[in-house]
Amino acid sequence: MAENILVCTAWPYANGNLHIGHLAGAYLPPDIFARFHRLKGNNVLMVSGSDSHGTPITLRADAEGVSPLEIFERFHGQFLETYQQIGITYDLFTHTDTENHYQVSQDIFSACLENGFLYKHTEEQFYSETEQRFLPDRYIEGTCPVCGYESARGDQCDNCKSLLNPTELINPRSKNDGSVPVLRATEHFYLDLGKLSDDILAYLSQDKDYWRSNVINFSLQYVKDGLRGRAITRDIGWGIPLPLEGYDSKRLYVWFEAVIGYFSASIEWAANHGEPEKWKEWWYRPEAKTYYFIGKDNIPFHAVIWPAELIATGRHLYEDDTSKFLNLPYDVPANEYLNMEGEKLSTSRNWAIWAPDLLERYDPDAVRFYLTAIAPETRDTDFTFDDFIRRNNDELVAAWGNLVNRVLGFAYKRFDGQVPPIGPDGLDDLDRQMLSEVEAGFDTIGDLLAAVKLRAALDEAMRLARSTNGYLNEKAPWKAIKDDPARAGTSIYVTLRVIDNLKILFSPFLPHTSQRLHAYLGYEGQLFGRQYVEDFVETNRRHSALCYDNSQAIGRWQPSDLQPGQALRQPEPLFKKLEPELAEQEVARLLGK
RNA sequence: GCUGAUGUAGCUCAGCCGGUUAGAGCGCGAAACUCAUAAUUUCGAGGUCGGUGGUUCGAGCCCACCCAUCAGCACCA
Repeated sequence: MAENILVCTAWPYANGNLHIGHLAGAYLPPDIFARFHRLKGNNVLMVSGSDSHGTPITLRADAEGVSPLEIFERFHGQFLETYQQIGITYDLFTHTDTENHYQVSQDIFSACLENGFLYKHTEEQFYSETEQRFLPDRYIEGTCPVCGYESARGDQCDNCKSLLNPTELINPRSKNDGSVPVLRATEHFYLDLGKLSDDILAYLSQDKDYWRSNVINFSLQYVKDGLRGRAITRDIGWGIPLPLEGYDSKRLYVWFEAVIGYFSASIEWAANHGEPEKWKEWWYRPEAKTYYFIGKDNIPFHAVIWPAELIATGRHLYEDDTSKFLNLPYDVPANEYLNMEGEKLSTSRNWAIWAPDLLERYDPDAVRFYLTAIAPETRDTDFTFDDFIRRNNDELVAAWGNLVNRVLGFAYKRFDGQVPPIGPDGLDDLDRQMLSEVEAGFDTIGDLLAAVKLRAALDEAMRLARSTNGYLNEKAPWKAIKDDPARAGTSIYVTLRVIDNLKILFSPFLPHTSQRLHAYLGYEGQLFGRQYVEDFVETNRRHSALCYDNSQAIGRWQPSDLQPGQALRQPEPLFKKLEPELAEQEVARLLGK
């Protein structure tokens, strides 16, 4: 009955803080999705981790004169902090510098090799004799062959924007010390994507109607344009060694190894919980559904290359029964980009709102609400502080927050702090209609959430809140209480029960305030589970990871059964109004720094 | 440059396989109400659906070209 849902999210590069684009595009949506499925009683496993090996990390490490390890540990720790603040409930958020991940990645490499999907190829690359290492393209400078600009990078000329090969540069030199690099032959392993092309095309052509059109179209086009082998090793020191003799100076290239993290993190999670085979419920049961939440820049890696890697491993790794196959991605609900104040986010230009910064000044649910309302599900969208404050005040506070506040306040003051009973006349048509309308939300909103249409789901919940405000105005219990208190009590009972339903319907989006409402309504217990950071010790390494314990969670995706007489708690407003002047201050802060 | 996407009311966006007077939220105007964080509810005004041309009995939705914005084509994943 219960479904197995694997929720994967992009592995953030641990080379800088998270910004709102990361949250809106890749981290908040899966959390909403995961919370919903947990409320439904499904078996959710949500995993990800910090990508500790990418080029940007070594770049930053070189720039700061520290080790890559130091860089990624700093930001990994920051990620754990941010995810706890905003409430991204990973069952495991680990990183890629663990013994477990090394082992799994090497095993997949070996399996691909044994199955004949890797080949070796030698090419010439620039080598620095002074530094005794091969240089990445962007470490090489020279004169642009197109426009004559003297400081063109090896991959692109910043002056004329031409895309270049470093060997095309006139007078190439190392960016680090100005020395002249020499061409030297180097041998690398390639993943034979051409050989896998037919299988990938078959996978992408089968039952993908429910995929977002931009994702499936892009992926199909990507494959149809022709797949060529991609190098999966590099001449660097920071990364995962090859499981072969004689390749000590080479590492697995990060794009090959990072996506394996979904798989290795699932295995780590199972081991951490003392059930080392448990991960197979998501990876080997054909009916399990695996979702990958990513930004659009990552589509080829998740819809094409990761399936290719899984197919190339033979698809029955760590499993004796060779009739079983590792599940290929069920859905890749990639998001477009979130821009800010009309301009694309840019880390290098410091044009971004950093998550830790934002969460320092605003409540997590206000941020969650706005980022969901403008989630770039089908196209690029724009974050503005003006709009953030407006939607917070005119939508979240005005419609939902105010509804809760007016009815809880009225009930608390006028009905002795208790849920009033249904009057002797019972429920009338309007009462029943109101209740059935909101109860139907479990289906309509549930269907939208299951289809990863989060914005539409939130809109529908807001519509129900507005409808409830209309019901309350129609019933006007503040009038009725003067001449027919029992009827006023009935209306308040109905409204309390409606917001008890809305509490659950909103909870995947607004978990913190739903929890508070839960308490105001007089309930005990936690709707959701507990987040915590734990240190894990392997044979020679240790790492800290974010974990989640859902065992005490009592939230259920089902209609309220609120009982008359239940004692309420003194309510407080769920949300704060924000001063419109804040928008100018925030923009000034952005421009000033 | 090549490939792909997007351009719908003041703002942010929905519009499934082409079919009667193009929708929502917010904003704006009017009214009702006063329990509530001057919040709520109802009603209303607002758009030649980027431009030009075409296919069709009929196009926001199909085709061609143009304009604008964006993305991919990188040793960035």
